[in-house]
Amino acid sequence: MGRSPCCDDENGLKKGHWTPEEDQKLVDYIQKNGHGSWRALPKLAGLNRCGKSCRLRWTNYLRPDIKRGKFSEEEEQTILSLHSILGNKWSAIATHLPGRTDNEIKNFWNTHLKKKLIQMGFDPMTHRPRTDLFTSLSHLIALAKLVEQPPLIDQEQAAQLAKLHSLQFLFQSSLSSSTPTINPNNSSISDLELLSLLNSASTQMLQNHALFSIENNATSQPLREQPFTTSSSSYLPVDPQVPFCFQTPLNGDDQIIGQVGNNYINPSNFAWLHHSSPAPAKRENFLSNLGESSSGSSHGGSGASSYNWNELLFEEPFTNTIS
DNA sequence: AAGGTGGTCAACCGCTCTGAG
DNA sequence: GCTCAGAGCGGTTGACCACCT
Repeated sequence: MGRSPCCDDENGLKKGHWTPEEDQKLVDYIQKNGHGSWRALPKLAGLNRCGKSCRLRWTNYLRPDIKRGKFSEEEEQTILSLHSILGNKWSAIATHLPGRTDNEIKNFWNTHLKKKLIQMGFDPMTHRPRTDLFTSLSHLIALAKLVEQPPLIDQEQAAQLAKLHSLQFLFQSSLSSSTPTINPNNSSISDLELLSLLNSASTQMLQNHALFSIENNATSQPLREQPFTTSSSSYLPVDPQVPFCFQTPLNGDDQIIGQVGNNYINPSNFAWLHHSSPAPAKRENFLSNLGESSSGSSHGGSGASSYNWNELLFEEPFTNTIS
């Protein structure tokens, strides 16, 4: 099939940035006649441009309903959440952000959000903690520190976090051998969405802990500017300014949003993940489901060496969590 | 002041998808 | 079912600008 011939250079069509005069011609024509056929439009509008260039200029810049200016935090959250589910489907993401174009979202992602995720130690494509050697090492050190420092996070929570990571690993392994599905209606959660929820859950546990550490140390210095040390407050590359929790589902609260096998997922199970809406009771339930086998130990309890990690991690059927 | 560097974003490129004939 | 034009999408490029040395 090949390229559309309208964009060949042969006709001496103009390329590059649009002048105000060209913009005016295009706007005037579309306002009077609609765009109709993009290929025919340049000639009819008196523009020495290819139709494709006209379409792009109109849809990304001149359209009257375009919203310009900085992205709000809410928009940023929406992009993060949708990207964790849809990946680089910019046009699909754009349909959830009125007035924003796919091009604008793509640029915003590449220049801001991607870097933020990388700074936080996440793979921007998978939204999972990065698995390369260096970052894995830092996360392992982080986990080790969690266990060594009971006042900052107890062993119970560390065990739960490890369980979450195990669940993520097992689930992702199963995903890699099957074709993940995306449900556009949000009526039931896809495998990718569930994975995203798991990612967010573990992320949030680490992030909450990092915030707690910052507050305890009464420091106003942004964490990312602190040197990497083994101190309990600076081992996580987490920027507290960037909320990275999974947002409330787009179609409302307190309904079943997902299904994995015969298990259903209710968003309220994850409500505690949101900074602004802690739900201690639900959180306790969630955590106790995750870490039931360790519930007998006290918070200031025995040291890491006396912990039976095998028992904590694998004897309890923690897949109950998502039922 | 001049040159270098990095960030941002509009625009282009090349490919796929879709629907009409 | 096949071909082709038109439309749309995601990746990439390059102009422009601000900041730094």
